[in-house]
Formats: sequence, structure tokens, C-alpha cells
Amino acid sequence: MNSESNVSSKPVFAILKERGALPNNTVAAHLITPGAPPKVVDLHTPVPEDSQLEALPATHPDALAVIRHSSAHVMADAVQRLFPGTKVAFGPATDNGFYYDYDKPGAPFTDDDLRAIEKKMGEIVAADQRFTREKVSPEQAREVLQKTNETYKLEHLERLVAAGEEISLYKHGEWVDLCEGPHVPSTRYLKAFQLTMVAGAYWRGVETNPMLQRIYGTAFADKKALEDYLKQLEEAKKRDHRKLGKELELMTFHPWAPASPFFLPRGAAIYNALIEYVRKLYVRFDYIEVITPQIFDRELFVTSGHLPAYAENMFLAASKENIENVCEHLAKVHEKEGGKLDAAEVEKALVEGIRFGVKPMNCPAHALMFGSTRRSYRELPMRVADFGRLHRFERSGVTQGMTRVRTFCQDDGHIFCALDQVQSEIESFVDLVYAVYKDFDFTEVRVVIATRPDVRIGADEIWDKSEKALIDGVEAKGLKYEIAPGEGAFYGPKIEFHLKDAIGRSWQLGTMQADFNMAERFDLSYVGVDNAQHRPVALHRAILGSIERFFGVLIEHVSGAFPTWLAPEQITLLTVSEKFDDHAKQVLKKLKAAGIRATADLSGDKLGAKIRIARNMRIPYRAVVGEKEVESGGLSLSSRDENKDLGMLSLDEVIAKLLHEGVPPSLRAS
RNA sequence: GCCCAGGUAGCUCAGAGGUAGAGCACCUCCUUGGUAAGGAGGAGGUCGCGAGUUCGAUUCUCGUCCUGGGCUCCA
Repeated sequence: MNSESNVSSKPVFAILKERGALPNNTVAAHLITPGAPPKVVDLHTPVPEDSQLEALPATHPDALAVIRHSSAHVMADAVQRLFPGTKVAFGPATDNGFYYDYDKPGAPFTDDDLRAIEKKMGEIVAADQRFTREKVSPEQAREVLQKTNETYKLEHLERLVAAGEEISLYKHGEWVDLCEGPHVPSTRYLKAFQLTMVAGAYWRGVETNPMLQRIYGTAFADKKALEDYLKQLEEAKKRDHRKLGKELELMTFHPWAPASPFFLPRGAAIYNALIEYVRKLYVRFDYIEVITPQIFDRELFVTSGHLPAYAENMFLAASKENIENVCEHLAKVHEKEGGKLDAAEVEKALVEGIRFGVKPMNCPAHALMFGSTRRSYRELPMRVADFGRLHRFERSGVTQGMTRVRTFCQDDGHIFCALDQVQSEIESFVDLVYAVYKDFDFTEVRVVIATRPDVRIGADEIWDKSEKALIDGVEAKGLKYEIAPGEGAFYGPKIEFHLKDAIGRSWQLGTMQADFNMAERFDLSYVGVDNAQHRPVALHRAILGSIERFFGVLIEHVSGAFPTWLAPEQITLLTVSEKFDDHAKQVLKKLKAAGIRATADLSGDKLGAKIRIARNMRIPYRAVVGEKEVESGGLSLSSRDENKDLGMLSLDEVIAKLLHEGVPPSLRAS
């Protein structure tokens, strides 16, 4: 932006036009600098005449972001026309649309308001107002924003000035915004938009800041693309694990256990199959499984650092005796202080008097086990697995179906190893994770490295070492990754493996965390080859993450149609009439004896109805039992996945087929 | 926790200041039917919970719990 060129500058559209490279649907352009990612510029921005440029059609993803950002401006314009006195804050494009945050005096926006705003936006679009960019001095910007009393924008301006950023104003019609752009040439280019919802959002996302009203919208290059997107959203809703979980009788919830799933028999079958799958892997990957307590003396959590670094997320537990002791203590203080008690005193008494904590993580228990006896370097790396149930108090507004719950089980494990074993443990864990995700047909895995948070334990040198170990490990495997600054756990940085749900929200499932703190806090050691004491390193890791969350994401991934190896019912027998019930019962017995999860529909329904029910329940195989089957001793099989009739198969063939498909792909014989 | 929207039968949902309705599921009976819903009848609700306004509240008001969408946080 500040490169001095001796070539004269011209607006982008003029240059492209001269070169005959400006198609009709162009909304912006890429300014290409060798060795750097292309920069999106608007068509009226002057650039050096010899610039390398590429016209962006409306359908290009980068152009879409421009369209959406411009839509946000037009929405803000419409809002301020309809609701004078409303201030604007931030209004960016997002992955699926755009939003703008408003400080609106009086009542929040209603759905009717949204429709009115859309209508006003339509008028602004029809007026074909040009977007213009103006490079200004901080003083000029200040003057404009003070005149319009845009206090949020003024605050932001001062940050930009402090950071030494170039300041620009964008204008369409009479509406001005502090904005770096780029934008479409004119409002007429906004052909398909829709406002979707209102939500509260804190100014700058900080909870102590005032809450603003955020209006979300979406915009596309044309009406058809918008309709396709809305249709896709509808489809995604059908796959929602909360809806399917209810329909397929997988789980249920009760207000008396908020955010805590009950697994119904069918859900429990899948849940157990997932754990069985991981257990088999543990045999192959040299893990040892342990079972640890649920409730601990608070001393454990003081030692581990969970109190106070994680206290807000913990359930504390007390015996009746604990509470009586606290009450007695407080009663005495109350008497001595002449009837006065201050809140701090009460809190102190409570926190100290409530003796127990419910574990939110397994690691402290594993540390105790490691420390329970003298350890040798020969035992390392020691890979300790635990399917213990964890409880975390999640704030009421953040829980969500199965993907964010208050009680869950992780395929958790801690690897105690020597410093020089860290790298290879990280690398082999990455291999393990990818092998597992492949079995579930998850291909879009996002890798994030989360670094030190503000609230943390341990010295900065230790954090430097931990973060480097993770980055080295991921790079050694040649994986692409993003850095999430400040997102690490309080005891160490994390590699996170993210997968998307039906609605496109990204969830962390697998994780590996390097922890140089825990061994220190629990004073863990092992005897080395040199006969001296050494500190082990602890690696926290989970593959599926929490079984609950993984289950939720998996339901959506397969739309409730679980592969045969996970399906709660692998095959169901459908009798043509009651006359064949006895035969069906015999076949059922044989299937079950062979280890197949089979059921039979002996209801009075007609065959067509039974088929419909079985299909709706997404059962992998349906077998019809009638006259022909009784005579031949076989089964007429049809497949959910191939969606076709497989014809008459002998019972042995059916059993062989189901046993084969009954194991995860990576464990099958052939 | 904060902002917004919800909570009516097991499920999906309609309804309205005068003590509730549909479809599916469930129960009984008829039908014994060969590849996506055969028929008839029946039972089932303190309209999330608690207060207030009212002659009367499931409907209006307030509080509370739960769910959903965001903000924020995490597996």
C-alpha cells in the first residue's frame, strides 16, 4: 500500500477494461503480488498501471465475501434510516453471510423489524448507489464519526491510529462507514440477500462490555445460490443429532439432569461399540487401561491446579457432615462478630468445608497412580487409558445437545514418557488419530494448535518447550495446521483435531496436549539408565475426544445410518404374516447365537408397513420371512446402503456377510 | 452468565380470557396380507413449574426451570 511506484496509477476497472479482461459479472479483483496471497481490491481503487490483476466474478469465494460485506453496509444504512439513534459497531462478512452489531436504544429488534429492514435494503439496492472509498487522515475520520456520534467506530478508530493503520471511509449514497473495504462497485450488485436472525453480542466479544444487537444475514451472487443455501440448511436440520437421536431412540434428556444425556438401549449399543473399538486399538498400540475414582478430596485438585484455575467448571461435593461443620463454624463466627458475617468469610468457610470435588479430568488420578510406586525408565513410555466418567459444570447458555454436555466420557489417556520420547509419541498418535477417523469416513479434519491461555499454571520456559514439541510433531507429519493463540488448556498447549457437524459448526474431538507441569506438581519421577531420578513428561490425549460429542457428530455425519459394525440392530426379520412367526423366531435365535444384533418385527402390520418402519430406523439389512423362506431355509435380504433387494441368501451366507461387516473396516480380514 | 425465541398427549404440531384438538405411536378387535403406512374402536393432557391480575388464566403480567439460536468458554 505504501510502495512507491514511478508508474502512474489508475482505477482497477480502467486497467482491466483496457486489457479486455473485465467480464460483465465482475464485482472486484485480485491484486497479485508474486510470493504473496492475492489481495482483494475494489474496482475503483487506483493501483499502478502495470499491476497484475485478475477480475473476480460474483461467484468467486473472495467476491462473495465482498458482496456480503457490502450487504452489511446496506443493512446498517437501512437500520439507521428506520431506527434513528442506533449506533453501529462491527459488520464483517462471515463464512456463510454477514452481520452487523448495533447499539439500539429501547427494545431489541423483532422479526418484523428484520422484514422492514430487508425491504428498506431493497430500496437502497434499487437506487443503484455507488460505493466510494476515501483515504483520510485520522482527524478527518474523527470529524466525520463525531458528527454522526458513532462512539464505537470512534473507539475503533483510535485503535487503528495507535496501530499505525491506513484509515479509509467507505460511502454509498449518504451513508458513511469507517471501513477498510473492499466493496462492490454499486448497491445494484447485491442481488440476493436475506436477514436471518437477531442475537445478542458483546462489544468486541468481551463479556464485561455492553451487549449489542447483532443482526445476521446471508447474501449470494444470485437468487438461485441463495435458495440453494437455504435448502441446504433445511437438509442439515434433518440430520441434526438432537432430532435423529429422538427419532431413532438413541438418547433422551430430562430437566432434572440438564445437559446430561440418557443413552437409551439403541444409543447405549452404539456407545459401547465405540468404546469396544477403541479398546481393541489399545491392545495394538500398547496402552494399559485403568479405572479411577469419581470423587476426590479437594487436596488432589489443589495439587493438580484445578483449584482455582478450573474451579468454575467443577462440581464440588460435600457430605452432610461437611455442611454441618461449615454451619457450626459460621454460627460461631456469627456470634463472636456480634451478628455480622461478611461474604468473603462465608465463601472461605464453604470452599474449605466442602471437602470433595467430582473429577472434571482423569489426569490427576493418573498422576497419583504413576506416583504410587517406584518407576523405571524401562516402563516408559507408559500409556495409561481410562474411560472414566467426567463432570464439568458448563454455564447454562453454552450446552448443546450431545456436543456440549455436563457429563461425558473421553477415550482418555495419558502417556508418561521421557523427554526424548515426546516427539515420537506425538507422531505415532497423529497416525493413530488419522487411522481412526478413516474408519469413520471422516475426511475433513482441521488441525489447530492452541497456545498458552491467560489463566495458566507453569513457567513460560515450560510453555515454550511444550508449544515447540507440538508444532515439531505436527510438522514432522507434514500436516497443515492453524494456531489458536490463547486457546490452550490451563496446564499445557494442545493439538486439536476438529470435525464439522451438519450445520457446519466445527467441534474439537481428538486432542493431544504436552504437559510439563503435572509431573512437577505431583513430584513424579522415574529412575533413569544413570540411576538418577528424572521427571517424566505427561502427554494428555484423546482420539474420539468425548464419546458423547463424537457420537453427536457421527450421527450427523451418517444421517443416523450407522455402518453395520456400529448399528444397534444389524438386521431385522420381517414376517409376511403371523404364520411365519415361529420360523422367524428360530432364525432370530441362530443369528443371535452367531453374535449378530438381530430383531424381528412380529407385529400385525403388513409387510409394506414393516419395511417402512425398518427403513425409517435405518437398519442396515432387512430380511423377509414368508412361505418361500420357510421352504428354502434362506432369507430374502435387502440392503439399506445399496438400497436394493439382494435376493435369496442362505442363512450361512447372511451370517458370514454380517460378521464381515460387523467389524470396523481397518480390522476386517480381507 | 448475558441477549433473543420457545415449552400444549410418547412424537410432530394446531388452538384460544369461559377448565383443549389433529396425525403418528400405544391398547383391543377385524383382516393373514410378499417389498415405503389395511380397517374399526379405545385409552391418553393439573397446556413446564410457582405466584399475581380477573367472577374465571393453559391463554394476560412477573418470577423460575428447561430447550433452541447467538455472545463467551471448552472435549
